[in-house]
Amino acid sequence: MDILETRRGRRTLHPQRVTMKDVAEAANVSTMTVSNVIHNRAYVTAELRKLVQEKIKHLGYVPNRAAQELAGVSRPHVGLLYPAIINPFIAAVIAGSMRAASRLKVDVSVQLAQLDDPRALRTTMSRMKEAGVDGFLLPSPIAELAATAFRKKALDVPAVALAPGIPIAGMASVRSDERQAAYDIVSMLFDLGHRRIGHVAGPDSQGGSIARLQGYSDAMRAHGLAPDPHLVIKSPSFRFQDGLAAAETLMSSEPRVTAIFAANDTLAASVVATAQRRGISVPQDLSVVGYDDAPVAEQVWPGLTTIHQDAQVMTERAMEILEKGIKAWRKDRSIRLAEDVVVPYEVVRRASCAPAPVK
Amino acid sequence: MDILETRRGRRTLHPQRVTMKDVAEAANVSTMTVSNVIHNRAYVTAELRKLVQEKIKHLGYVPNRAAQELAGVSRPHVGLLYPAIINPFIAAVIAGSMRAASRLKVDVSVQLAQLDDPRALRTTMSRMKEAGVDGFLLPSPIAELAATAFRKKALDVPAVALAPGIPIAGMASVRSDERQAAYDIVSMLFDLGHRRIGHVAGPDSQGGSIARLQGYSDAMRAHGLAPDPHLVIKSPSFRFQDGLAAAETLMSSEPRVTAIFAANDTLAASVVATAQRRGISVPQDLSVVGYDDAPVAEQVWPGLTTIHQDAQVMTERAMEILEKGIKAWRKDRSIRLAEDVVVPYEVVRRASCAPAPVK
DNA sequence: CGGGCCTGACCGGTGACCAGT
DNA sequence: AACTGGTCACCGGTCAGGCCC
Repeated sequence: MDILETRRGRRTLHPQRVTMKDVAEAANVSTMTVSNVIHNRAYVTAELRKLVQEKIKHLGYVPNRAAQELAGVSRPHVGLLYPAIINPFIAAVIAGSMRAASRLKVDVSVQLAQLDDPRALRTTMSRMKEAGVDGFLLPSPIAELAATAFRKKALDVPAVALAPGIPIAGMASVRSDERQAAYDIVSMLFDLGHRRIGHVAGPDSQGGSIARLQGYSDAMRAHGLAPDPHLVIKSPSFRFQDGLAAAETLMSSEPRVTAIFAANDTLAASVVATAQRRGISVPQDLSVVGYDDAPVAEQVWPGLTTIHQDAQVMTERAMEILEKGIKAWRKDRSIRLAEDVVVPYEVVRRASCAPAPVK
Repeated sequence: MDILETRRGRRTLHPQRVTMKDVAEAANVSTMTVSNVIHNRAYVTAELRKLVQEKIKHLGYVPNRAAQELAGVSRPHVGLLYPAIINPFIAAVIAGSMRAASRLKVDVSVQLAQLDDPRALRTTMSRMKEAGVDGFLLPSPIAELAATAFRKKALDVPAVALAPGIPIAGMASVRSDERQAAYDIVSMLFDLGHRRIGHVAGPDSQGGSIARLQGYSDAMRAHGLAPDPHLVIKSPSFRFQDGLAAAETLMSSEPRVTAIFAANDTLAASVVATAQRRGISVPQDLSVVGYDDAPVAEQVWPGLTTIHQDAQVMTERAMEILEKGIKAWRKDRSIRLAEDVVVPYEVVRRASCAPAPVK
């Protein structure tokens, strides 16, 4: 009676929620026993265990996270930063994080990051740390920016960089071997007979631009093709509009290139669009390859041959590393993550490549 | 001394976090006064208020959300469901939710939803409710699925449908007038001289397929063009591959269409690809328009004329409605949201349209 | 002595109530 | 009586320690 009175009169805002006490009363045990059952701990007879589990299911009891947290059962809490422009890679990272988080029982706070200012990033991250975040998941290009932001004073919580363009000191990373992938795809063009192969490079600050350029250069050299500065044009961003200008320049150089490797699929789409506008037919006159296997790679005509890397899988791996890292770090604050996980990539062949035209 | 001892010996896992007690001691007041300062409540002298605020800043105190929650200061907690396939619309919804959430001080739980099974959706949503979610944000096509799932037993928490294809009973919604937008874009084709205008419709179950088809039909009729079943092909999904088959069929019908309105940009890209493969030049021989202003609309050649709706803005509006709705609902459980907010759309002109070819 | 279960203090805040001026 | 500010119980769990058989 008394208890009912109390419950009826309480001021809580989630009125009806079933508590552990309710379960305990229903099963005629103490709350502690219920807790022990939930956490599969010893010191509970099989019989009682079963009874309690039944009551839990019957009443629809779900532990109150806030209470658990307060009592000291804290989950890892990771901060995920994302840039204002949501590309398919970032979308996959966000989705992958959510999936991994509920699987691994990890809390995630998602925050928008300014891409232009390292100091603003440092402020954002500090604020998140103060609010309880104890590990960061940093997709490219935020990882690179964080490296700048924490150049002097190292970041003191675990962090994992996702697909960073360069290895970043003091962080773990999950990436594919982009240099090698670029090498492979350029070699494939060589094998089709192409000799004048151009490259639309991405901005140095971003993602795998540097690794992809390196792979291109390595492949050219390995096949005995002299490096030619006219063959490489750097686009100021990975955006379509900027790619158009770069493509225009590259395609005006003489003698004409017969194949172009663009640093991502959006830039490759720019190349295809420019070719079509100029009446150059792809792939008969010009072969084009991209990188990332973004949706646009399938949706343009002809479909783009490209490199596929599975961002969701990479993200889930990263989250696992982070979860372990945070747990370890909580025990020993001097621990620094440094794993470098390399996941496989895959060449996806579509219609945008053909043998080089005979002269 | 005693207190220091206690703090030193405590078992908490977030060792160094500054608590309200620390601030209270530093300012020589009670914790309650600190609380009052934080919440801008009366009964604190300006002098003391300032002192406390200083100490808070100096110590870097941040309230512990778990403790607040437990003590009854509960924020609205919205559940966001998303489909496995992350298209640009969903990506924008997720990003917009995160932004709105931190602005409005709302908690968000993001969960993957199965698209095939209404019962699974109901289970997921129930589980989320048990875990404390008290409002849902349902982007299309999940909103439509939820309508089926809760046909018999109404959903008893506030929910907002984002860009639902059809109005959904018992939910608020934020959408643009898709019928009118489709009407406008088809009329634009008419004004360019097109008379045989085809439509690649999307699946009935999804998003605005029905409204867009309706707008198309209305426009045709309004301009005195007889409805012709050969002019409308339904694609089984909004995916590129399915669109190719639909485009193929539509472009084989005689007499030839001179313009095609596709129900979204991906399908429009399918049309463009099919045209190019068949040697039909766009826009000279065939004008193509899409819907959504997805990234692909810019990235194909020629760029697609399409309808732009700002998913981020729509999401932020939806979140505001939900936040108010949850607060109201907590006071009076009989309240049901029913607002229907219509946001403006915009026709984006790109190169994929031209005057109809003269016969 | 040890397995099985319960009691009491505590996590970090907040609301109700109370005590001075 | 109107302001200020402090005290204490409580939110819903968890851990240490105790009691009993």
